[in-house]
Amino acid sequence: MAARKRREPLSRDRALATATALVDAEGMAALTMRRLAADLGVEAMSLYHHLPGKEGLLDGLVEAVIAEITAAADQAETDAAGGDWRTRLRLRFLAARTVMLRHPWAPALLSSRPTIPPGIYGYYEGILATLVDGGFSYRIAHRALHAFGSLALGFAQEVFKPAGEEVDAAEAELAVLAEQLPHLGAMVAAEMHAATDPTLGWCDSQTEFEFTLDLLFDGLEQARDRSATDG
Amino acid sequence: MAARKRREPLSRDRALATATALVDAEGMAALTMRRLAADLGVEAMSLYHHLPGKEGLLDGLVEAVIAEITAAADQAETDAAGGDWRTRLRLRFLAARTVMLRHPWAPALLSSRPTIPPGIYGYYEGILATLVDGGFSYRIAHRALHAFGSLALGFAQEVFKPAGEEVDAAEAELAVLAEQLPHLGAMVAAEMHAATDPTLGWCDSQTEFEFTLDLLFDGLEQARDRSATDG
DNA sequence: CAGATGAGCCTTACGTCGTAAGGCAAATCG
DNA sequence: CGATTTGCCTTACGACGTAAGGCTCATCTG
Repeated sequence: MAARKRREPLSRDRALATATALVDAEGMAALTMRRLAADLGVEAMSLYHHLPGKEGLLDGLVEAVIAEITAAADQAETDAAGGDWRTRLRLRFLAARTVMLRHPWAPALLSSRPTIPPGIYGYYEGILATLVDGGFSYRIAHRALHAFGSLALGFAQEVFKPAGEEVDAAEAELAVLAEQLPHLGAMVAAEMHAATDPTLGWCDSQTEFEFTLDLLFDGLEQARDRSATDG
Repeated sequence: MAARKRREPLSRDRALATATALVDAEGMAALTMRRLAADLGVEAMSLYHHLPGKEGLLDGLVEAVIAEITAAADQAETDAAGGDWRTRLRLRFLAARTVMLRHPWAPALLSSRPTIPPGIYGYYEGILATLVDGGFSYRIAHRALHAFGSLALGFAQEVFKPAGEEVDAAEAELAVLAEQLPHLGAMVAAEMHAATDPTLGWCDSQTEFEFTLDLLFDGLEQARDRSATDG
């Protein structure tokens, strides 16, 4: 560690940076006021001079990832200037996804927050602009935002995602059930080899992510054209 | 309350039923070992004779909702016997949705569980059977399951859902931001009237749910037919 | 019938968490 | 120079989940 006068003074930014590092390394469960303070070389109550409390800390983490996502997505769209709406949105969402892969805790945190982080509006504005530019009415664009759901933020939010070691147990258990569940058994047998690349959660691979994205894009394109001829 | 010999003896089922009632009424945060025990007229530690702990209690709740969903969905599909795969899946998912509307805490609980509830396999088997019957290969059916995500369980899993009172504050805040976010402002203005029926979370209305469902169904139908002619 | 067995519930206690209240020392300002 | 503010610490409280063990019965055994 670098020599320091007395001690680097605490600050909201320094606390958030350390918190992010802690959570990246050890997961959300490790993020405790006392633990974060310890990592900062300070006592727990000192954090309250820079953060309004635990909830405020989580809000700060969320704010930070959203800023990271927005920056990455805006950059991606800038790089693709001139492309059609599909490829621009695609690049946006895939850029967001790379941020999520850096912060595996982010999906759960984002979807557990009781309040909407203000920064999210700016992000959605960019998506909306792309959609409107692509010829979508606000009505369909609105529905598109809902349809994208968490895909817009770069993660598929699989409902169930057993982690690492438990996968084996789950598979064994599934093998037992397979005879009572013929279709599931057959599907797993047919797709087993494809079980590579589990990036974010169970089977939430890049491939599935992009497949769903294209499904939605295709559908939206049709909805747009249909409403154009109808009305 | 009915007269009872001494006291109704505790049991796993009785504990789970009381826990469900408690959570339905006061939300997940109210579900505490001590509180649940109190509702059962018992001390906290007594629960441990029937449940392996807090996690086991949550597992039990999950097991219960999944059973409820499976029953509702199977019933719905039985009622629609003879229909095509789209309407049968639709009815399945909408039946699951009515269960979710009864238990607003279920989406968050389901997606926060660290392990896959075994009961879910039986539910997916039913969906798979419908897809296969509809002419889908296991490959596309697999992707379809991923694409449905939480829709299959009856909820859209909106990323952000401010509750009741906070909506007003959020709208006010959004009005302030609107000038910096022209598209968002315009969209909200255009869609404001449509902000009825917030059933599960923010804007996760029945309409949005079904719109997304049809988007995916359309896309899947194309994917199926395309792969049939290709290969 | 007496005594042993064990199920069902309770009491007490520990370690963890978030955080309220207030103290003390160094930096800043009049 | 003394007064005030700032930044951090100490202590303490009331939640939480749960480990360990005690008490009170119904039931079974001989």
